[in-house]
Amino acid sequence: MLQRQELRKAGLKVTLPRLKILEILAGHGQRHLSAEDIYKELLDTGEDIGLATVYRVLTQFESAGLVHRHNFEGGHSVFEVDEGEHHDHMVCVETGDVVEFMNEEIERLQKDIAHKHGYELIDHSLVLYVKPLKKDA
Amino acid sequence: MLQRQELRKAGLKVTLPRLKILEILAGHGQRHLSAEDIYKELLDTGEDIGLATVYRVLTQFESAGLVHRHNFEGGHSVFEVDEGEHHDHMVCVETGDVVEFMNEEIERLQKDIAHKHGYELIDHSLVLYVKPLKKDA
DNA sequence: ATGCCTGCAAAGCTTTTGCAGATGC
DNA sequence: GCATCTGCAAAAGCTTTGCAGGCAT
Repeated sequence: MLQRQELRKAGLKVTLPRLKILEILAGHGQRHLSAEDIYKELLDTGEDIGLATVYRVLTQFESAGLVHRHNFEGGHSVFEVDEGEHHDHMVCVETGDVVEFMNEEIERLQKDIAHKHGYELIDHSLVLYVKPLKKDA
Repeated sequence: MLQRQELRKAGLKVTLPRLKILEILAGHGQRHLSAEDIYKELLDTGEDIGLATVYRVLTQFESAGLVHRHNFEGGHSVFEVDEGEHHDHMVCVETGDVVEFMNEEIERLQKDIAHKHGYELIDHSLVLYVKPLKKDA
């Protein structure tokens, strides 16, 4: 179990709630989950873990750099395991599907633009809101 | 007063709270204000307008396309009058300053990327988090 | 006059926090 | 055994809503 090491490296004790939450985030078809999603999944699995703990653990994971928190439209955050490679997101407004993408040129342009305005780029958030292309009439 | 017409065109009655809020949004040094900011400004001006009304009016303005709502980091929304020209934002994490910018190439690339994934681009949100460039050592 | 607006207060939602007991090392 | 962690419940922060009176037209 590599996840135990990840936790230890982050200075966090290896506990059941943390392992379970990491497991759900890592091994889930949909990679972008809200705290509520994870909480429900835990209940389904028969785990007796409180919603407050889910939030607390996710916040710790975020500080440790294990997960990313995104604020898509909709009033709640979604979390995603950090697997090292940066990417941005596309959210389908009809299905809620989330697609990841990366574009070197956009990345470069962002850095240029920041510099041109006298700033250093620290982070960015790019979300495309899309809907399926109509193939027919 | 062109603002009266804008309100009427939006199907909203011309009322004092709406005019005042539009006025603050339009004629303010800082173009990006939270509901709370606007509320405080109203109090300072001696207007007796409730925070709930500020939120209600801003939401109506948003539906009418008069203002844009942004969700920068920090847990609260900020509002900005829509003056027709699209632009994205750069937020300085040290000073809180907000800089607007527009880059045709990024806009184009976004559309391309959406298409490439079988989607039509409806909207997007791009925020650069930056800090001032150090000129010295 | 009438229907849209507003203020107030109360509720809603996501997220955070305090505390006492439980658990990992 | 001791510090860290968890569950519960309560609180916090932003935003929305219900209702009764007020205002624009």
